[in-house]
Amino acid sequence: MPELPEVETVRRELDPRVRGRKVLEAGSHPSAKFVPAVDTIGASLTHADRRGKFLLLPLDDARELVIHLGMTGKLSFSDTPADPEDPYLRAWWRLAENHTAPEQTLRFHDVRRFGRIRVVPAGDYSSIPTLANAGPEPWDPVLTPQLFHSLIKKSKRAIKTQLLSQRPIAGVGNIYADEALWAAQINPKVTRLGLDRAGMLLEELRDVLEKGVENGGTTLRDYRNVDGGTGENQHSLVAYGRGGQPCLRCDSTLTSAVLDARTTVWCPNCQRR
DNA sequence: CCAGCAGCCTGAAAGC
DNA sequence: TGCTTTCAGGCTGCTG
Repeated sequence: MPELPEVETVRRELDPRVRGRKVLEAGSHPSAKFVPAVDTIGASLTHADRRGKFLLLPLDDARELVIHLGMTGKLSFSDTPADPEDPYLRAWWRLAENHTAPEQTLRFHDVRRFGRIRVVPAGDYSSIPTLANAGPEPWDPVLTPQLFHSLIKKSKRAIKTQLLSQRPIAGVGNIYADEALWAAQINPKVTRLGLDRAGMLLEELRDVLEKGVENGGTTLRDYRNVDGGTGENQHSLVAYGRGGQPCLRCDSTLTSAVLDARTTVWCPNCQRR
């Protein structure tokens, strides 16, 4: 489940490898989720950017290629053309050579087809609601504890639900939400947070996301970087996936329950309501 | 405008 | 052993 650290890892690898490369040819799976990939033919990629969990690849014609990896999306490069026999290949772009690489194919694999590809006018995300409504990036200096607190106050939903909505902050998914709530000792079902506790949560969110990026992302099963390698952050998880195991802070048994159709793990003792 | 929820997807793991 | 069910979950789009 690629979240900000995984998508950022991919972006960093992608950036030098897409700069200035023209799309010579492109193809896609027939699903409307992937067909827009071919709209890039003839345009050149300028660089790789990211907003929350969305990869943004600006084109040189005032448009942007937007890629969401969904649950199982993977991007990779190969020197050979796309293999039509590959059952999980959802889109591909034949890229012209640039000063660092020969002509290559950028491939988008996505077993479960939760991913999505769009081409939009540069900066116009009105057709992608989650992106259009996304809150600030975690390290955006405008994201003060006061702003974070006021964004949370706009909704009466559980804090975990709010984090997953992308509205108070962009890029947080199920893994890093549970990790940050554990670290901040905040119960995921809490619906109101004071300024101090909101500030603590923001600090822990930044911390777990930063460590996730440093570790090259979390690979539980599917996530791979552009070179096909795994991340290492799965070895640092203290809450996610540890339901029934002892809390590393107080030794109580971690609770696992479904909240908003997602498995949520927290400590019933040190993350009290 | 927001909350709530079905639906999208398929392989792996668990259950029978 | 082999078939069936459950599980993983980010986002969209519909309904109230």
